[in-house]
Amino acid sequence: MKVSREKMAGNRAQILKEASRLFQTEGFDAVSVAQVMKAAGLTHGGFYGHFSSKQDLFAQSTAQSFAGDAGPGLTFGTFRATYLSEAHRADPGSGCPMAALAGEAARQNGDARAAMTTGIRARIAEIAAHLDPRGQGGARQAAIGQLAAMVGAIILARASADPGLSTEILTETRAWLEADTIPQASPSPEGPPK
Amino acid sequence: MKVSREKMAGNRAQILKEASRLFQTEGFDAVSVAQVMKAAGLTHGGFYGHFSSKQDLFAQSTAQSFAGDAGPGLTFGTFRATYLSEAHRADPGSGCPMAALAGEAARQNGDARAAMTTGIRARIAEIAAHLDPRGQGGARQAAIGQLAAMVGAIILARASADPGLSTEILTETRAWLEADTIPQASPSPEGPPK
DNA sequence: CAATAAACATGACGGCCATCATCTTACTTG
DNA sequence: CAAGTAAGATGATGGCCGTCATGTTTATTG
Repeated sequence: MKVSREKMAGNRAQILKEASRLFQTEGFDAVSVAQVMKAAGLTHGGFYGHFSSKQDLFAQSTAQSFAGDAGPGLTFGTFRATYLSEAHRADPGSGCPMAALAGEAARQNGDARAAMTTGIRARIAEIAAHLDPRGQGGARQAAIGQLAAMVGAIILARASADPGLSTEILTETRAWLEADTIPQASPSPEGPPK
Repeated sequence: MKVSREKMAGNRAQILKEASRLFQTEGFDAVSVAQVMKAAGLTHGGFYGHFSSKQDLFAQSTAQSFAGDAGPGLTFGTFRATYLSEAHRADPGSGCPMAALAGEAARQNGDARAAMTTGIRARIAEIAAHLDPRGQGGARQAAIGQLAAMVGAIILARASADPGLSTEILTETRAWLEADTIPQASPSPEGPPK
């Protein structure tokens, strides 16, 4: 059954969307090609008409996860609070690709790792642009430190089976990071945590 | 071929050691039972005499990775510098289990996740014991923040394919964290990063 | 030293997966 | 509208994996 060109583009977008969610939720190895296709409302057969391999899908899915709307309107403080929220902790599928996939990406050697690298670089630059450069080591150093702490806190909070400990990691990291940041009224790089 | 009791204990220890290294290097799904047994100098057949399942092995391997010698003799500053080093970045197999496995452990539901939770709690307490409690939010808050940043930085550095960016993440996070810490001459909880 | 038990080796089984071949169907194009 | 083309469905294949059954060898024990 052939399908119209725009339908095919929609199918491809749907595959990428479901792949992004599934990979971020369950990890690369635990997700099968057939599972992604089924989630997209298709069967496994058409997959290799869209992507050359599962690794190719993972690479493009990672790149797309970073490409979320970097909408304005948020200060860095509210972005950070959203990032370090219980909602973000509970929903890796639509959350930050670094928190969900950086561990996996480190073991990939091709395009997926490159996509992750590009995303990391972009996030650092975006955060640095919204921090006060007059700190101890400059805005970029603060951006790297804040990003590392945010990513690490979400990962540790997700790994903690004890809800009390998990929440403590989020709230204490948030308070600790807020004490370091000089308040500043400039828009943040993005809306939902990506 | 039966084996002496101490030889059997040695075999079991070897399986755990190789499993710890392999899981931390390649991840849970990418490592097979037969691969672990081969690395331990055995065949796959005897595995279920030692462990009830692959998940059981993973849980015990995770617990053991945390059980490294918490030897004294290091200040927190030198411990942190060792943690955020290129050597630690290049060798996940013998490094911090949180950096290597927290992402995987979050998806496990049984003993492995519990072992990770216990390890995280212990590390926070150890670091807090060596930090100055007279800070803004107390020693425990600082310990959580510092730990999150260290774990996040190593994970991001490992995921970055660009060596320049990878090194920058390590060195800038280190400098940023050092600026936050009030120097104190108390021994650190451990020797090599765990 | 004989009998027993246990650790590991060998081999098998069922299942799942990535990938590919082929078929069907319907969009596209002249 | 007819011919061609291509998207996706169906089905197959080869391989790997977790787990288990059985065999073999040797430590242990009385």
